[in-house]
Amino acid sequence: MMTTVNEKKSAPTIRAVAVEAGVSVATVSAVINQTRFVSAETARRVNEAVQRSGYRPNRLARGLSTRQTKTIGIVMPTVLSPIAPLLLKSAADVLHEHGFAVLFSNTEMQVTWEEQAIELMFDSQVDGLLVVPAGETLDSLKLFADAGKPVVLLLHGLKGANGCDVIRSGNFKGSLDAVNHLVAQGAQRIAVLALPLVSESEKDRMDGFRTGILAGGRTLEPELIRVGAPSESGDSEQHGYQETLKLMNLQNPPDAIFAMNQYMAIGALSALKELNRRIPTDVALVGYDDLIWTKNLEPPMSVVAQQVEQIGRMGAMRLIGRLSNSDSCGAGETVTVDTRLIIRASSCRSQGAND
Amino acid sequence: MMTTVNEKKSAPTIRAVAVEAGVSVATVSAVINQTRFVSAETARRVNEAVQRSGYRPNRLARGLSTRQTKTIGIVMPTVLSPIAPLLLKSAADVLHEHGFAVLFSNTEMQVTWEEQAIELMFDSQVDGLLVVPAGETLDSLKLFADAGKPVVLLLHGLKGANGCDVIRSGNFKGSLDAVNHLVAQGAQRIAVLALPLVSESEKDRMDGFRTGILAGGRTLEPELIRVGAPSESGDSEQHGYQETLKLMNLQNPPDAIFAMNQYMAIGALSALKELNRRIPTDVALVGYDDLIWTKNLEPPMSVVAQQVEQIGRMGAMRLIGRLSNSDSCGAGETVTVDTRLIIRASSCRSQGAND
DNA sequence: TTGTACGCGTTATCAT
DNA sequence: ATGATAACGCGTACAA
Repeated sequence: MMTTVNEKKSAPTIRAVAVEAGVSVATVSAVINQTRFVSAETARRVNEAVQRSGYRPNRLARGLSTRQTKTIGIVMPTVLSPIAPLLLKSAADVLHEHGFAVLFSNTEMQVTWEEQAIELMFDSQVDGLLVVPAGETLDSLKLFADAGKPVVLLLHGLKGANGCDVIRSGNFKGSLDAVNHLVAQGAQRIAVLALPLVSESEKDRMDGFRTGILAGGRTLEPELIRVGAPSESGDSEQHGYQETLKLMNLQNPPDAIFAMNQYMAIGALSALKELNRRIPTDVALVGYDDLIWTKNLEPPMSVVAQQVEQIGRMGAMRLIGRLSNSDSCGAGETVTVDTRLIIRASSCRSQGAND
Repeated sequence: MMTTVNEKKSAPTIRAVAVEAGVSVATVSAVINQTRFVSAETARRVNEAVQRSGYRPNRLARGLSTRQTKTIGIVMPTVLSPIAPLLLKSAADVLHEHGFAVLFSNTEMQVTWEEQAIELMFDSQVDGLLVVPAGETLDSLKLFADAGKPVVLLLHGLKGANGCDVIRSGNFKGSLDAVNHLVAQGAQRIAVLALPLVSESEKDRMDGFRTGILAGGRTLEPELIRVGAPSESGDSEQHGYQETLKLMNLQNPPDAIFAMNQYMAIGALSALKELNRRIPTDVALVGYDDLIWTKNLEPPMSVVAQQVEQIGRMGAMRLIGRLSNSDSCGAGETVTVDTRLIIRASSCRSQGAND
């Protein structure tokens, strides 16, 4: 191999390739991007020069010139939640398959950071944005709206972000299904454990619960509805544990518990074990989100499973669609992806269960 | 507010700001980047123009000009592993705090994708790279070496990537600690469950196990060493389950099991429960990686905990250090972050445990 | 079929 | 203290 010795610095540019191949930069560009016809012989010479010099197009320069970077931003409040990694993976996979790079930002629930992260991505000229909103509003999205760049919201909607598409989870129906199932199993007093109802998702879940209770002919009893006080943002599992203890020590304890997130579920499990209450004999249990350990519990736990993977994929595809068809005109649509109720032994009065 | 109406398109450029402020672009740039002295009055006019027009510097253009993008790439084989999210978060947090954007790629174990992802990041002109290698070798890193751009490897080293820093976990000592602990608890026959020893980490863990066994005056018995055959890449938990069943049905079953990863641990737990073996009375158990559910088991499980967060932080800081001091000269250093042995009830012969 | 020259938005090097 | 203007690397009308 007689590779030209590139001692230490400066990558070859398109101009260098053009010189080496004895053609103009336009021709090299044409060969690389298949943007116009080039004679076979010329193309061969160009490709050879590209190989020899190890030339790689500079995406910055290309982006500056074409005004599109083939890069999209993904912003989420925390990658440590049980569903975030799968959401990130599924969206990123689709984007990579379509040749997009992914600019990522974990905003760790800090609203200020969230705004800054989005501004950073705007400044980086991303073609579009995938956001899991942490709050109710997001001013920096206006930058994208003004620039006519598409934004897809995942999981939650946002106040006054009308241009955006939203891919959300059917949380209302998810809770409803869970309650219906418990009712069908003969549960009379169904309790619910929740974190503070700050996000749309959590409110939806609670609404679904309420609706299900009434539809099932049960009554909404305040003592069975345990919502974490917004102040105690400490250990969520601890909260679930404490509340479960209180629940089971009621004069008239529940015969079923619906834990609206993984932390409540873990806390409830600890408390029930400590109290020697059997599941589902003494109390039935349904959790939220199908995590790796739920099916390995004794007994395996029934859960409302969000279709996280599908949500991530759909979000990415939607964004790509907006980008290619350039149909960023139509106002944003909202797509709801249904949850799946996975029934296991923890909620079945009679015998075993599926799965 | 008398904001100039920007109907639909084209963000304001530095030139527009210069015109609006009645100065040259050089002055605007100087004000924005604090790169040279500007009179208070002029600075005021410029800042005002920036505000009014909503000007935001284009990072692409800036990067093209300065030859550094304040962007670094993070590449990992899968974000779905138990430790990946924390690794990503801790590294990304440090980088964001220092004003870097993060280009992310999940390569899903596909070696081809891994190479492509790294090339993509190179083409995007990232200033440096943080990589969790999936295999033994990675050709595309040569691009960074040639360009004099720093690369930091996380968790595993790499054949022939001598220029890179490596932040690795003390897997050898981690296993050793676990075995020593089991020996101290009086375990006589210590079994080990492992996936195929493909990565450096897994080999180190096994070496640590062997060393600990011999140092503890026990003997290495082949029937107690269960390594998953590379072929059966199916359900890892299932493998741990099966092997545990076989182990406990030996004529002379083990009185302690060291599960070298979460899958083996879950499988072992299922099998032991099914066989009605009590932990730790009948058999002591130590797992690997401190996941959210390990301490909520009954009994809580002892584990060798990798300091994942610290590894991520150190990797990011190392990269930033190389970048600022431009001391990319010295050959790569390897830093080993010790694991912590978290002792819980699952491995304690006598009474309870800490934590 | 291919080449020339300008624009993309910044920074940096000269002048002044 | 500030202003022109040449890079930076690429795409692309327009010309040939």
